[in-house]
Amino acid sequence: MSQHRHPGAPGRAGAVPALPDLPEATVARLPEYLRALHALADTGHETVSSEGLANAAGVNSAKLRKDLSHLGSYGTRGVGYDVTLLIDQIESVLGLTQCRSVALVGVGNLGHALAGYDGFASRGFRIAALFDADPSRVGEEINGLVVRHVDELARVAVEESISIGVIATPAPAAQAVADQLVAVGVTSILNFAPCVLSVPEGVDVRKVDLAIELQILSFHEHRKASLTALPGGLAATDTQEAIGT
Amino acid sequence: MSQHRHPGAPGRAGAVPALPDLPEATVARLPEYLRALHALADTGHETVSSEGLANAAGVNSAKLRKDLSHLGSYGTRGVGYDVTLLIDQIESVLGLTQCRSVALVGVGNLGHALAGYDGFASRGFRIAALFDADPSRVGEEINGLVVRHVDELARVAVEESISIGVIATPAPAAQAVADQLVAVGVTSILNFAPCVLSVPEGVDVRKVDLAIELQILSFHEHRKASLTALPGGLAATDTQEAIGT
DNA sequence: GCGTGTGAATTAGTTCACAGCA
DNA sequence: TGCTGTGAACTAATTCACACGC
Repeated sequence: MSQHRHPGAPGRAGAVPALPDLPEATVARLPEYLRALHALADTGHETVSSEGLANAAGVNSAKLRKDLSHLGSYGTRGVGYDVTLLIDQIESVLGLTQCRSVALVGVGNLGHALAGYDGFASRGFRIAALFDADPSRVGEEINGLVVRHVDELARVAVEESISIGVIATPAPAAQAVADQLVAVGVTSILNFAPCVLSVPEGVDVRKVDLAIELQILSFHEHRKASLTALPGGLAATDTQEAIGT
Repeated sequence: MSQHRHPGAPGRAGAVPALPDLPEATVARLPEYLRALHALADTGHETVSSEGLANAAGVNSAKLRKDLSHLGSYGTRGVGYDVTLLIDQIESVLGLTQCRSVALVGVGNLGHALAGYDGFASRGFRIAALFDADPSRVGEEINGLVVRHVDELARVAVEESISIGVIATPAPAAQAVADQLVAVGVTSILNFAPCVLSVPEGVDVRKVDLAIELQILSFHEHRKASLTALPGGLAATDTQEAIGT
């Protein structure tokens, strides 16, 4: 879907929607808005106000409006945003108008779950291949896909025109896998292994570390406990607001 | 471990290490430093320079020094940081000196993987109870723990003195689970369900949405593609640096 | 001399508040 | 009148660059 040509974007108009170089923080929130918009569309809403959408997405309305303004947005003053139009806009900016193929390396505990996770397919990502280094895992079928040996990565990645690599191996194996992915031309990696990856310029790495999230919560738990226990004055109600991602 | 009393912290010294109210961005990086430090300790290093630790943690050294300075750190000029001392410091600040008990609600695809994830136990978290709403799942044993019905949450949470709740249910069930956790007194929640939770003040929520990470990568993929394809001049090598978390 | 710790400068992100359009 | 879009003000985070102690 979508072939929007909107005015005001810098540079000469081309076949591509002309990406306006969004702030990173905005990019990170667009998927959130998208989810909220889909929910609104499913419940029959045709338009939303910035206030309404902001609530659904868990941000404040000023931030939302500023974010949308960055993509040269199409709201109507006094009315709000057209839900389906905005969905198309955001999907177009995020590059979700084409289905992207994902290669998942490491089908251990976590990888197994990721391979079966519905949330990917339902949002435009296709898990196209599974890999593992452990021969005893090769051949196993998960969710209709056969696990292949990681040595086949190069060949399969090309065949399936892999766009994003997901690493769910143990930490010691992660760097080697990343190197292989990069060698095959993958320029976006999602890393679940608890380690730092070094990759050449032009390759984007995002990291998800489950234990780190818990440790951050632990800090806040700890702080709350020491606030209520120790010092003069402050009651339990005085603590901080819920934090975002 | 650890009962450090360091000077310079504001307020009157008490039994608690006196939390110096760190910037949120710093808190989010401390676990990263901790992991790097443990790796260094395992390989026999006794001290690190800010440069060395920064490399291991994937940040630049100025940022690292500023972060550590916030916790009134103990480096030695001309030498560096004592690895084990710094580990104790950071663990103390993050509240990891006590093992925290985690309740996991929702043992579907993802929950199952989380229940078996080693990374939690190895970093001071104990999964103390598993819950699900589906009766056919209740009674199942995962990793030595029996899945209980979510109705038992209140009783078990108290028994096990749950400190953090992890929600791995489908999105429609998440809010109700969060409400139950809050009702039981849980003030830290890690949410894997793709939805916004509303919780009272004083409760911290962190969210992990796997599909969102992919969508962010998709954006960068899309941008890189449109840069190399379209406009005059810029070659493929000119694209952006790898991004952090 | 080396490397930490930190003020000062810069940049990024958020919030405010209101002009302007439907 | 209601709500978007946005400059301007503010806050948070990062980076610079160097004084100071070992």
